[in-house]
Amino acid sequence: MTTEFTITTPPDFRFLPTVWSHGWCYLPPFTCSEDPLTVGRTQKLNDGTIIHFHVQETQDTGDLLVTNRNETTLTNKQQAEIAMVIARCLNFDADLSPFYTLIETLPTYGWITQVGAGRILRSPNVWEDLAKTLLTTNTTWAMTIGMVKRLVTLGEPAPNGGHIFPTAEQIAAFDPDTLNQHVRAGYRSAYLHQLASAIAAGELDVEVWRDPALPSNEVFKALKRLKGFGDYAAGAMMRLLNRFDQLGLDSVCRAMYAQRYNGGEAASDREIAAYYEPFGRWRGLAVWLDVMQEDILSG
DNA sequence: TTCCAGGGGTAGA
DNA sequence: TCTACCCATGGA
Repeated sequence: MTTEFTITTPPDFRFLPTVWSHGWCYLPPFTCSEDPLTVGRTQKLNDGTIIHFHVQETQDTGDLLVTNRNETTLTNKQQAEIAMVIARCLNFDADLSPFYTLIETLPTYGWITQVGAGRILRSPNVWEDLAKTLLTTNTTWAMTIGMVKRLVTLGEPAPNGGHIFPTAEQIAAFDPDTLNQHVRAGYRSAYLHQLASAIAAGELDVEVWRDPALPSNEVFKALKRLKGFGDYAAGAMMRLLNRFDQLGLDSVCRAMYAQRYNGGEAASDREIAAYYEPFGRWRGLAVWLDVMQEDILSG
């Protein structure tokens, strides 16, 4: 049995650049396929139902079509909850208008406004984004995918295969060595276990970091206090929290800057920071869109 | 064996 | 706050 329903998107929302804003769509419990571009996700609803839904853009209106194949038809309440999850993942709430106004004065960045880039795909909860970000540190993207896939097998299974993302409580319940045997995250496993334990014990409230009323410098400091989160990982997490005043430089950013802005020569982080200074509190978004430009435009 | 990846931690200045 | 140095894993 198939349930279909549509979601109205914000006027400045664009599906493709949001889905391809970074590699998150390739990390389970997200799924991603092309022609037509479709993002899926395995998710547990508040009533305990575990489903896998798909989202794609409607041709005419730019709204989103949500599809779920299940044994029973989704109730209105379930559909409303899924719509909220999608709105959160696709970052409907982001207000990018000040950023778009800023880059109007910068000719080479006109593509961003033209395609409506700037929203970044994220997980429904901060814990999942933290865990995934930790697994991007000091490793290749291919290995990140492998680690996340193995981590997700520890989550509750879905009826049609796949798993939901494991809760912090589930991860905390492992002893660190056993966790590492499953995830094969090496030294990161201890950091992951420590993070999960702090959240599960109620010592750490990471969801509050989404609150715009909380100053970004305080959020960044809190992120940096987490084991395994240095300037890169904390800065990358800031982007996922719609906070862009940190650059979050990694080897991909540095390679992009060298190739595009420095004649192929490596530049110091200080030089890179100086280049992005005119973007002010949007600098973290500017550097990341520079990295993703080709992927987004070729999509 | 060596190097590297979407680096991080720590000591010392 | 900044730098130098050492640390970790797994794959090529």
